[in-house]
Amino acid sequence: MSSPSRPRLRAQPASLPPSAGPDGTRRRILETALQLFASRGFHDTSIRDLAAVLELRPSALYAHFPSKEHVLMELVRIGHEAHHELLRAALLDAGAEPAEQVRALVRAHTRAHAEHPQLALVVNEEFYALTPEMAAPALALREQSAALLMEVIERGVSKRRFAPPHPLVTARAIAAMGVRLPYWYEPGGALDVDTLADAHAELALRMLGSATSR
Amino acid sequence: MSSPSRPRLRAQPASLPPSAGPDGTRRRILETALQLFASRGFHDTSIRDLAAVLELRPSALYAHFPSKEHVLMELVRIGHEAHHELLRAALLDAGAEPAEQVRALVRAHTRAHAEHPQLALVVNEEFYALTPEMAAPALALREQSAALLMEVIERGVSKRRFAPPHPLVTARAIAAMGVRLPYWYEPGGALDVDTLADAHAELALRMLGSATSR
DNA sequence: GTCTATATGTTGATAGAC
DNA sequence: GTCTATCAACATATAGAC
Repeated sequence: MSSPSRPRLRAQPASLPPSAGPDGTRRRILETALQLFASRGFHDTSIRDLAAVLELRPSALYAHFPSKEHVLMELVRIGHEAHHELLRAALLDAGAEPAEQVRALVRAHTRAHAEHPQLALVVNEEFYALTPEMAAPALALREQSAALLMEVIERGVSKRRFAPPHPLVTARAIAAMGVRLPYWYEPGGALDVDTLADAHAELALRMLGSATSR
Repeated sequence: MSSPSRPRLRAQPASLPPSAGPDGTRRRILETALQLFASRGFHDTSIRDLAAVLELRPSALYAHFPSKEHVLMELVRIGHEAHHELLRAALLDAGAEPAEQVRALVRAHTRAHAEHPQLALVVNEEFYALTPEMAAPALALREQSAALLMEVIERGVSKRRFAPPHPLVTARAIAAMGVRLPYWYEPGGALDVDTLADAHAELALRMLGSATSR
């Protein structure tokens, strides 16, 4: 935390999904690290910064995590698993119609990024600070999540429900809407999460040229 | 450059627009810094790393830039100015029809991100490492570029050419397609830049519910 | 599990010779 | 404009007492 740089995200309490584990010092460390990594970045946040906010000595952190990188790895793991689980659950609820499946996936993707903006930022931007070994499980989940959308799109195309200009480019464009949310969307503002999720779902179906789009 | 982390972008020659200035050591520094900042991030690239690639001693860099942060500031400036100029030029060529204006803006936005992926990454992700004072000019340009698209969209809506579900959300979704490109698009691959730019323009017009979309 | 104290390396930047 | 040499601050992480 050398320089007084611009925070990427305004200071707001960083929320972790329940799957992050029970309350206690370990969870406090993860929540505080999430806040700092999202705001300043992994490499610009020192163990000392983290300890100072937690009102602990730096050495105390090593009773909970073997290294700073392991703290990031845990956040990246939690984020990827929660996201993937939300997508899978949404798809199970969606029925067999391709348009409904896309709507469900996009709504879940958008909700995840809008409701946990810090986690989304850290997962997407600080991911690259991990060694290949530490990033591998998250990378696998990431590819599975992307494949989920791609399969739904390709099924819709083969059933003549969708006619996107380019299926892969369209899939990336759909995913990008959610991934970019933490950079501009303000959770407490005029636009509520549900309206936003609906708008994204509608935009996705329009991109796909969905026959059942309004 | 402490840890052997995953590079964000495969090592490829980092291209800088001609507006970056004449050849010489100063330009070599900028090109090399662009490469390293894009691949490892600003905070994980040391003055020593930069000097080593340039085959210079660290102190030699201070004859060209007063600090590491000034090197980043210059890259951020170059990137924002080149991007904004491309958008302005594209809009001037586009005529008065809203759909053609959107198509021109999106094509230029996409080309800029696809043809200068490292610069796009550094401008978008490492921007936050700058102090507010050093980031201010770039931030102003960024807002002007966003306003350019927003105005074209709102003009199209008032002329009843466009009917987006939510103009601001749609504008952000359109911009996001380009901003996310460096993370997946491979310039030398099967998908050429022109086809990609066309696909993005088509997706943008579909999102807007453009009457003249194919 | 937290503390004090410290080991060991790296950081951005500067002084002054050529 | 580049070099050698160096400074002061900071980094991650560990040892060992309580």
